[in-house]
Amino acid sequence: MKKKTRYVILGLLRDEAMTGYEIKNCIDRRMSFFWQESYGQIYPELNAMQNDGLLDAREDQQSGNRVKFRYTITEKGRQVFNDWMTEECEKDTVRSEAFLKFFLANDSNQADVIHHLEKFHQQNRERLESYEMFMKSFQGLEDMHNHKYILKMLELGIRQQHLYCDWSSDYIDELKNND
Amino acid sequence: MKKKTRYVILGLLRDEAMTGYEIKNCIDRRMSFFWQESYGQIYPELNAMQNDGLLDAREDQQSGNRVKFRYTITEKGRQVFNDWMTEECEKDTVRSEAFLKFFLANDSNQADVIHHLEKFHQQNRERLESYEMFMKSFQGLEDMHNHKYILKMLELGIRQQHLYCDWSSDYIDELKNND
DNA sequence: AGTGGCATGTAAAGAGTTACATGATTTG
DNA sequence: CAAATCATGTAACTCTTTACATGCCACT
Repeated sequence: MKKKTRYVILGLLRDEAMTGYEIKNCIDRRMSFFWQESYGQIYPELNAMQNDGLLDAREDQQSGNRVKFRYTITEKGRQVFNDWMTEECEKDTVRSEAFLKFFLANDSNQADVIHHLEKFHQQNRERLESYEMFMKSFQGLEDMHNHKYILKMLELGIRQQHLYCDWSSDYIDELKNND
Repeated sequence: MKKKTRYVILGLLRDEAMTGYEIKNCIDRRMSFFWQESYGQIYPELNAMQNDGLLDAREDQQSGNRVKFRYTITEKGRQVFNDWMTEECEKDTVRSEAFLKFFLANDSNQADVIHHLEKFHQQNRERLESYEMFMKSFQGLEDMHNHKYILKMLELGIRQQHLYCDWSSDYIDELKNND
């Protein structure tokens, strides 16, 4: 898959100015079930995008010799984002080591499978809780309409987490009662 | 994520001897919702694994100067696979351009979102059908027990596809009735 | 005779992670 | 005052895809 780093950045900056660090954080906390980016992708890309005229950087001078950059999207940036929105989507890339193990297991691996299922269940419950918290943070806002699209994705994320939690806890029971 | 190519191969060869081409096909058809490998990973890895004593190659001489290799797992290969089964799982890596677009969209992208949702829905219905066919291919076999683990993953895959289909068709209706 | 699927492989390009380096600010 | 978090960046490495090259086999 071609790299999409710039579109994620552009998409987030449409709503509010952010630093590279905040962008990374936002992706990790809110989008982790379908996307990830590392600092090694984000920081060089921010500079390239500024060079291409897609972003403006507001330099927040902190005390000392360190600087902090808060980026704003330009008109050209909005254009590039909207062009990407119109393009066809490439095929997903997914790699889940847990699913791989669940699929390839046989009876000689039962104990390992149970262990991985328990870990899987716990991780998905945590993720579910964090999505539900994020969802609640929208409750009560009057401009719900502006967040319609995020809310819909969040709804899907929550339903997926429920599915994973239900499936794994049933599966654990089955394996444990089978002895 | 460290590359897992050898474990996928080992896992598949535990059940039956296969060619590199068949391995690739099997991953594409049955495991695509949580894993993918390319020929560029599989063929060099098969040679490395043979070198490491994890596989034996049976050379099917075809007429002409072309050969075809059917690989068998060795005892050492089974060991390496079982050791991997016991290890902790690394974090998933997922990238879905469609989800990214759904998440980052706003009203100015509504038409694009509907288009991508329709494509998304269609692709997921096709995938659902292929999983259901794969599932049916197990029905009637007496040794269902041997396929317990695959069946459980297939069940999850099918439920996930149902979720994606339901969610996207509801979403399309919502967006279309909102005008 | 042509198409599509079976079959193996490599080289180069591209994508992505990780470890490291640096230092400020906030919070307990 | 220590620890956590905010903050930016790069270089090296690893992983992965893609395009290309080759040729067989079955079917129409």
